[in-house]
This record gives sequence, C-alpha cells and structure tokens, in this order.
Amino acid sequence: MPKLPPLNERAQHLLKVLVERYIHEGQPVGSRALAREAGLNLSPATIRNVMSDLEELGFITAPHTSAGRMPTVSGYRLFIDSLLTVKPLNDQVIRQIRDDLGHQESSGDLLETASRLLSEATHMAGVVSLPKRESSAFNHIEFLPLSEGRLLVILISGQQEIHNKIILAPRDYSALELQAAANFLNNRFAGKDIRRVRETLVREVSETRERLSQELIDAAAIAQLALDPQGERRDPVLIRGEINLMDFSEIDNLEPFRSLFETLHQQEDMIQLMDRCIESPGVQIFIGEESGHKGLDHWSLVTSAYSINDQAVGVLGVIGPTRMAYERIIPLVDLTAKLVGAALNHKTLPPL
Amino acid sequence: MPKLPPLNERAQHLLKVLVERYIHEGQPVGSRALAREAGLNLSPATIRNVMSDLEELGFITAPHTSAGRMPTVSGYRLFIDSLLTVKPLNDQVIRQIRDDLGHQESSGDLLETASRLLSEATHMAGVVSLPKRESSAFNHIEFLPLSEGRLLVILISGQQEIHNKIILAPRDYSALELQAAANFLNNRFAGKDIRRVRETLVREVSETRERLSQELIDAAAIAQLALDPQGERRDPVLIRGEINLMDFSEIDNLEPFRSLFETLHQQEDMIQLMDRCIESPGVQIFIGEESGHKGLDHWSLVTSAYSINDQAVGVLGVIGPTRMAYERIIPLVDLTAKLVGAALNHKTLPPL
DNA sequence: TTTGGCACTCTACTTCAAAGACTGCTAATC
DNA sequence: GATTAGCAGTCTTTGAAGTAGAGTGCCAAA
Repeated sequence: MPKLPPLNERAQHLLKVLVERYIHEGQPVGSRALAREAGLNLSPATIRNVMSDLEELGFITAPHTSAGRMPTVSGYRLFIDSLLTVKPLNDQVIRQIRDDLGHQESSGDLLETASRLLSEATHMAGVVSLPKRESSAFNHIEFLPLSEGRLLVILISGQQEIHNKIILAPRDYSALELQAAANFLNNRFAGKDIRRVRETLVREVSETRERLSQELIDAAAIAQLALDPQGERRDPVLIRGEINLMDFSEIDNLEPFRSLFETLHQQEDMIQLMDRCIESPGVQIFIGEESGHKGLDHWSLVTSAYSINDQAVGVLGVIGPTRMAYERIIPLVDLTAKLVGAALNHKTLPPL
Repeated sequence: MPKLPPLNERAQHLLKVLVERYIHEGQPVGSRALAREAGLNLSPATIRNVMSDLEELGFITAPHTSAGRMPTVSGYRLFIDSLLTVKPLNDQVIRQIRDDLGHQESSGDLLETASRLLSEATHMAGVVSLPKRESSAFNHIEFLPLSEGRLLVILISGQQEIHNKIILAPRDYSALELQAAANFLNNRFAGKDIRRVRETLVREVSETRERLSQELIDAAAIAQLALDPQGERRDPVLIRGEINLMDFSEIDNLEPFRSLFETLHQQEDMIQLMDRCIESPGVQIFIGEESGHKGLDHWSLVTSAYSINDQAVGVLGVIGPTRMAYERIIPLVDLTAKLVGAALNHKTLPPL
C-alpha cells in the first residue's frame, strides 16, 4: 500500500469547495466543476489526483465510477470542525426571533415558539427539549382536597410554569392541615431547586424525626409525594415543521421518511439524544449516522443548550438533511439558544 | 342518449362484490375476475354489460381503457349506505379496548388512549376531538394570587379535568376576598354547565346589581374573567399513528402524504371537520373529496360522536385510505365511541 | 508536479417489441 | 330480449438494445 499523502492546505481547500458545492447543488461534484470553482488554476486532471487522495482518506466517496464525489460523514465532520466559515446572521432574522420570543406569556409558549421559529427560519424541523421540572426553582405550592382521599397538588415553578398532579394522600387531611403544610413549604423553600427541596425534606425528616411536630411530619410526607418525580411524565420534545423535511426529496421513495418520522416520534429516543447535547457548551452537531439512531441516518441534528442562571437546562436545535447550509444554521441555532435563555431568565420571577 | 337501466338487484350485487374485491386487492377489477367472484354463473361478457351501466351511472370508473374498474366516491357511498354488511367485532379486540380505556386516570389520558387504540387496531390513524370545556360541568374553582395583580385560576370540571388559566385581576384582592369568591361560586354552581354558569352570572349581575353585596359583585366579576372562553386555546384534535398511513403507498410519490399531513396538522381545519360530525348520532363517514379538504382527497374519515349524559361532547374516529375495510372499521369506531362515553360518565364524579 | 489525451465505465434516456389484461362490439344462441 | 362466444383494438408493463453524456483512472509528456 502506498504511503498516503498528508492532508495539505490545497487538499483542504478543495474539500471545502467540494462540500460547499455539494451542499448547494445536491449533485456529486466532478473534477471539471471543482477545477472551475476552486479558483486555483489547476487542470481537472490534477484535481482528480487530489480527489483520489481524499477518497482514499475517507472524506469523499463516489456513488459509482462515472459520477463525481460527495462528502462522507468524516468529510462533513472535517468541514464543520475546521473548514467552515460561518455567515453572520441577517439583521431582520435576528429582530424577528427576538420579537417573537419576547411576546410569549409562559415558558411553555416560549419554547414552542422557539421550535416553530427554528423550523420556519430554516425550512427544516425545529426541536426543543423542555427543561426537567427537577431543575427549576420551587416557587409556590398549594393542595386541594379531591374526593376519595386524593389531593390535587398545584406547583408553580420558577418560570411561572404551573404543574398539576393528583396524589393519593396517606390519610385524610383537613383543609386546615393542608393549608398549614402548604404555608410551611412555601415559607421554608421558596426559590430553591425542586430537587434540592426534596432532598432536604428527606434528610431532615429522617435525621430529626423525634424533634419535629406532627404537623411538620405531615407536611413533609405530603410534599415528598407531591414532588416525587417517579411516574412524572417527562415533558416531551417539541418538534415543529417536520413536514418541511418532505421537501428534501432527492429520495423518491417513502421509506427514509417513514423511518425518520418513526424516530422523531419515539419520545424517549429523542429525549435521550437531546440530553446528550446538554453537557457541552456551544453548538453541537450530529451528522448522519453519528447520532446512532437508524432513522436519522441521512439527516443532521444541529443543537445548542439553553441556560437559566448559567445552568444548561434544555436543548434546542434543528433537524435537516446532512447537506444543509451549516454556515447559516449554526449561528442561527446558537443565537436562538441564547435568546431563549435570556427570555427565560427574564421570566424567572421572584417567589410570590 | 339511451335510457339508463335502473339499478336492479343484480347490478347492486355486482357493485358490492366489485367494491369488496377492490378494497381487498387494491387493483382495478376486471370482468373475468368479477364473473368468477360473484357466484352468479354469468359470463364475463354479461358482466361487462352491467359494468358498463354502472360506469354510466357514475358508480365505477376505469383508470384507462384496458384496465378493470374501481369504485368512485358515489360507488363507495352507495356501498356503505346500502350494500355493506358489517362484521361483528373480535371478542379479544373488544376486551382490549375496554380494558385499556378502563385503566386511565384522567379524561385526557382516556382520550389519548382512545386515539392510540383506534390507530393500533386499524393500522391507520386515530383521531379524537376533545370536548369543549364549555360543555362540561363546573365542579370546583380556586383562585391563587400571583405577583403583579395576576390571578391563577384553577378550575376543576366534571371529569376531574384540571384547567389552569392566568387572568389579570381588575383590582387587588386580598386572599380572604378570593377565598370568599371561590366559596360563593363553588356552593352556588357546582354541577352546572360551565356555559350556563357564565350566562347566569352575567344575567344576575346585570338584573339585580343594586341589591347585591359588593362581595358578590366582586366574585362575579372575577368569575366572568375566569370562565371567559375568549382567548381560550381550544383543545387540539389528538391524532395518533399518522405514520401508519405511509404504509398505504400504492402511491410512490410524496406529494399526497405531504398534503395529507399538512391538513392533519391544520388544527382549525380538523376541529371544524370533526365538529361537523357531532350533530348526527351514529357513525358518520366522509369519503375522499366529500370532506371538502384537499389533503384528504384520497382518504376517508370514519367517525362517531361520544357522549356524556346523553349529550354528544366530542368526536372520535379513524383516518385511512378510501379503500379501507369499512365492515370492520365502522363497528370498531362505533364501539370505541360508546366505551369512551361510558368511561367518561363513570369518571364524572359528583362535585367535591 | 502538473497536464493533455484517451480508453473505459456507468447512468439516464429513448426506442422498439412483445406480452398481458381488459374492453367494446357484433353476430349467433338461448 | 337477455346472454354469450369471439375477436379486434387499446393501453400498460416489462425488458432489451442502443446512444449520449458525464466522469474517472492511468499513462506518457511537459
């Protein structure tokens, strides 16, 4: 096997131009076209030699002998990681996103709007994972007795988001007792993380049980049930504009779409996928098979986490064909995440 | 123009067999096949004469000269209205639906389950329109002051369904005042229609304003805001299993699906369409273009209203290709609507 | 190292022919 | 008058064969 040449400046430039052109045209790029486009004053024959090397290295591939080349996943990866020059965003787009996000009442509406905006701005699909209830701030709690020993718990969390839950009370409580329990919790815990509140409750009760009044023990017992994340339906991933994806029909057959939509509707898979993006800061990209989900094979996911108080709580982004205009999409997703974070922070009102 | 023969017994029978076979095979039916299938001991030539008449009358049509015939919308219509023999439901299916519906906590879960069941049982898409909040019973109301003069309204309606709404209070109320208002409303109106409650409030206040205490006037004012359907987001139509529809790909091209999904996601269109089915009792069917929605052109909608206390409050059904197995689908939708109604009635608990 | 030239490969498109599935019509038959 | 056999004619589907076009790989020359 001959020694492979290193990926020099020229080869990188040619790869860049090839990927750009493929993204733009959607057709395999041949040596003649690339020679014309690259602006290097090289003959197609020379270009062919370089292309051959790039293919050997696994960055491009040809669908058949007499076709041009198109990027492989590694090719896209290299392109995105070190060749891409992002485009500044259009002012009008920025203004529109900022305005639309600014006019939303609840954080639920806000995130739904974000998903819609992402989809409209890109003509692809927008995705937004909602923050875990766990990580938002405890703001106010209220108990309402229903029939048959059940209690309606109304929990207001940091972003004025309202959660309802019905729990089975361990015993019958009077309205007064419930009021007292709610008061205790509201005074004691307002503003703290919901997860922290629960942990504190568990610890305190077990440590100092003997010294607590029956009243407090009751309050803690109800609160533990009320805040138990067990059986809590995790908020879904909001996907908007999936239908747009059907416009990218270089494919004439239904199967890819069927399997794409199947994956998108698999809430758990999507949640798990989005959660993988929450750890690293900045824009994250899964190209094609990188996501590990079969249905996403020919698609890319561009995401960024959004934060409340500098803590990443959720992820948003865009799904589209691998050959999307990354140089426009990346800054768009980045900006949207920042604006959503800003809007959420603004909405995080002090406790009642 | 020659006089058209009347649609005699034999022609009807042949139409019936033709439609059945077309639904089963998905291919235009020719005279030879029909002669074999019909069991009438007639030659293909005779059958051809009858088919020619049926075509003249608009019940069947041929995609091209040398193909068999397939039903037109009128053909399906006649078939469904007077030729169809429905099949009794499989016991196991009945049991499964009954069990699954029986295990749901809230009416929201119940209806979602219904949509899912319909889709799974038919391998098509299930649709369920949620009852208007308007028409359900007022059960319990509670007010919670938020910051900046806003009030959180918690309304529990007849089926233990919980509605949250934030309103802007006309002035600042104390916790006591709010409690009094809630008490008044709960004592006075529990069990009544929400619509009726609102109407009563409006009437009484305007009629007897002078004689009312300030307290009651306040209560009425808040309640009117709280129960105002204005700006209320109408509950969406629950569609499950749309992806199943992609399996019916006698079509190799994406466009029909694109336009179908677009229509399905057009919430307002769907709500309006479903509402048209709420008036008549029993199973209602829209075949192809009958629905008047372009995206549904090659699809049928089989629906039935479900009732609480003998009043139709919502509609559920199935969307699938025009050539679906109506004799199985119709009783299934019928049964599901009845079971959903029964489950809802069972859930409609007395006021707290 | 670069390039022109050339043989070769593979796809996409067109044309043509043949097979198959039906129909409509006509004339004979029941 | 209703039914039927027979037959010519129509239209789709399938496959084969041929052609044009795009692009490659390699070699020898610059």
